[in-house]
Amino acid sequence: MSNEISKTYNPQGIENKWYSYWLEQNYFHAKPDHREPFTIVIPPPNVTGVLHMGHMLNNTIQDVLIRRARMQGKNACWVPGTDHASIATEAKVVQLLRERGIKKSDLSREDFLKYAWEWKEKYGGIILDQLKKLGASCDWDRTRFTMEPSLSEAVVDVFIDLYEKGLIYRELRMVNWDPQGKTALSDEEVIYKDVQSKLYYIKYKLTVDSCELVAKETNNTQLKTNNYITIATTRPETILADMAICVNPKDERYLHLIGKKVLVPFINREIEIIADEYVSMDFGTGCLKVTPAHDKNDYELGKKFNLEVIDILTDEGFIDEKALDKRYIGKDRFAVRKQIAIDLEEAGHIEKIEEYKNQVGTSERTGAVIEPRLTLQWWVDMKKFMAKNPQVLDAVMSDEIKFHPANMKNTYKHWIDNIKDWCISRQLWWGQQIPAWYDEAGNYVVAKTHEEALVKFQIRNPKSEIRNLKQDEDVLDTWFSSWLWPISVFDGFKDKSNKDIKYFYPTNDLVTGPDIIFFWVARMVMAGYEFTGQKPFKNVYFTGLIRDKQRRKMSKSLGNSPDPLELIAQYGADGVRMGMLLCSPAGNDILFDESQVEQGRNFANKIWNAFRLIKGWEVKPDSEFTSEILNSNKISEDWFNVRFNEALKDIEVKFTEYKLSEALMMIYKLIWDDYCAWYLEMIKPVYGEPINQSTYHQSIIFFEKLMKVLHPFMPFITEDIWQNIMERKVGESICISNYPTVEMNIDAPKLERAFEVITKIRELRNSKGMSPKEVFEIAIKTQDKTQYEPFQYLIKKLANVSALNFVNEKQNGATLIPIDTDEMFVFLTIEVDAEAEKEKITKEIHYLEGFMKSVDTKLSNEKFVANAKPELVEKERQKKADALAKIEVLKSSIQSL
RNA sequence: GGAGGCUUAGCUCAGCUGGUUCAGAGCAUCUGCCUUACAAGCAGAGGGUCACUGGUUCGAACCCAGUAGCCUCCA
Repeated sequence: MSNEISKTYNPQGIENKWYSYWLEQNYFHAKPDHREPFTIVIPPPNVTGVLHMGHMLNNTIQDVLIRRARMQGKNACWVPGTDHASIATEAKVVQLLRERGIKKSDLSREDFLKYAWEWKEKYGGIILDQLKKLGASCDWDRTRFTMEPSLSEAVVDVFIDLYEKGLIYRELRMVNWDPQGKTALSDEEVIYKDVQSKLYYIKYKLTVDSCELVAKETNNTQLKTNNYITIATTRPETILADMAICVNPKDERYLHLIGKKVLVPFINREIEIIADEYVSMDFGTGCLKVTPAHDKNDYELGKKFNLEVIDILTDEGFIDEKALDKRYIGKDRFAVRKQIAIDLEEAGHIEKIEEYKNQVGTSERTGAVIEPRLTLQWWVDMKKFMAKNPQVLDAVMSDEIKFHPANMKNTYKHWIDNIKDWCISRQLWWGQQIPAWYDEAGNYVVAKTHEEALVKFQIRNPKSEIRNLKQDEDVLDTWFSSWLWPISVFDGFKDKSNKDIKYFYPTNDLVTGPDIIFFWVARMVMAGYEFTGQKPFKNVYFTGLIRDKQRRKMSKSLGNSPDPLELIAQYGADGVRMGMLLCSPAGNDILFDESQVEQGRNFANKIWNAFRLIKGWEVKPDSEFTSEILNSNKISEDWFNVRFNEALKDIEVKFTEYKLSEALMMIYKLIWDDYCAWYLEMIKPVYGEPINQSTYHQSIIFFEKLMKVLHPFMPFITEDIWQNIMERKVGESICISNYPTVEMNIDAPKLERAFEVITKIRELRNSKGMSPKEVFEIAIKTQDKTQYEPFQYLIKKLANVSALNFVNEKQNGATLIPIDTDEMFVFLTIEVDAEAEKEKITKEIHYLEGFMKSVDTKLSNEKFVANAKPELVEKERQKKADALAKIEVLKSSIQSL
């Protein structure tokens, strides 16, 4: 038999075979029934995406949780799907069209969307197919897309609903503008980056009138000419939009200038010097140029002082005609920044230029530098929203929704406490178009369709004769659809009380990266309470970010991210899954290293070979075996049985704590160390000999249980072995088998001493450079034979000794090895280095004496005896007695050398 | 600038409400083995002033304060 099975585990064929089988048997499809539901909704990957290591980790964890729940008899439902990712996808499609010589601006909205949908149909499913390679047990019949008609409808309905509740408004405000994507972004989509830039000190001349005034007021005729004020800025191109200069009213340096006027260089616009506490006196020169159109704070200042707003940038970030200076109009903002600095220098306006480190906002999606821009956008009033739904914060703080790791609660709270309104309109085409309808004057109503809009319009303006309204050109933020995901995948908006939503919602676990805690997690909680009155999920597992060995983030541009599919091809999906999980405690960053995947592969190979061993045995009835063998095997079985249940109990605890990597490590050690290294060696027949039926049977049962416990982590190899270890019928699978439960009904044989004897003998062989094949006799001097006698056969087998006798006297010519307070004599056939032996034992005596001393100081400390718990004091006394006895043994053994 | 977190073996991390010499695991390293399941293996071994400084306590990796370094989030 064993000859037919390959010596190493080859995953490829096996993985494809079983994944197809699972799909054929429809194991992953869930529909409501009498069982307890267990639901996970996938964080929908972008349709533009290909599988990267982050997805791998994320989805492996979800698969572990869902497979385990399924085996525990729950009705497990893992809903897959993709996100339309408006800005990312639109950017991708625009780029692809450009490569084909087509400009977006030449296309109508309809034509562009046609291209986009074509693209989505062609590539949007790739990432889901890749997940299948990983073994993901998603209910593929339930695959959803955030922009499919019914989900889009939910988005539109929600918009209308919130608008009617007064939670959505439209307002002209300063927003984060992405000049590359040509759209507004929410605050969360802006990433601040440190950059090395320059701080330009620019001189603004006072007007002639102001000069005279200053000269007069200060009685200093020198100030009549060449009087100027210097400001510092990192964005000199924006001076063309300057509307004032502002100083701090307490700043004595500039008191005499307040209310005077200066000229903007080149365009000679007269602007006033105003005073406001906002200006910091220490930064730059203490004078701030006020550019209301291009800075958030300046805008606020402008509003306060009633300044005009002149926007000198186009939506693409070029200088607009309003800048007035022909040299710059139509040019890119960064080119102009360089050029204007040179021009200012030439014109004598530059006082100095300093190197300066500052932070610049960039677009999360396009990477473009964000420009603050005054535009009309749609907003969700978050303060109002939170006032209406206080559970959004309370549920998380009270662990009604549990975060793993819990310290993410702080981050969450901080964000909620400082929540800002959510800008939800995007100047894009790919997404759900905003259901607002305008007449030519710009009056609007919010309605689902043109017809409904007309009706609403008519009601509001009974005299109106308008027959045509124009729909808002903009679409909604992607997250405005993904925040509904846990509800909308079960059609919870279309039909609030349908079977699915009632059964599968709230979901159980959400597994996601910490980077989208605000974008997505927080907003799903909001949507959950607002639209269903319930939490969307019970647990949130935050994975870490995947980094490479040098702690760099994995990214395409660095090229440090391995191709997951190649990894799977090389090491097998099980190996990759295990490699990722071993090094990923919740919330910790994961330093990915291929050697971990190798470890996973090696483990699969180990299991495979254990399987080969067992399948290779010839089985005979128990009646043909000696009682010595039968007894010994029975002891081994009992020992492993207890060991398995202890471990299973610990593993359960790790699962409830969501410490998956620790649970996996326990299973790893249980299989490798306890089952393979100890148990199988204990029962393994001599080469060529058969094994007795009952032990064989029990070993198979253990193996099967181990495979079940491991299955959520390594689905493929466990299925393959499960299928082959016993007769199975078509339609059976480990996927839907019963997960083992803890049974603690037998006493474990006390094998500790026996194991110690075995290990000590192996160690002795090692230290003497003896071959494991070298056989010798041993004798044991003990007060309590029962610790060894029942296990004689096992000891002889595993330690490879020919005889084990019990003695009452010291044995001359034998090497003495202390086993706790007992003495073991080994009759070596080679010369023993007595001095080395002596040294070793002396060392151990020293150690024990040190130990005794520490216990003694404790015990002689009156305060310890008085304050510590009595059982603790008792323990210390016991420790002292044990140590004393051991020292006695060691001392006598030294004398005998 | 604000908030949170981290620092334990060469690497990645456990260590729950202080109490077994409590300093642990995996990997890596070293030594010896091609012992007919597995060299992707077997049997062993070594390795750490728990970042630093002080404090609380009978007792501190664990609690408190400060210092240094690193990380994340927010502005």
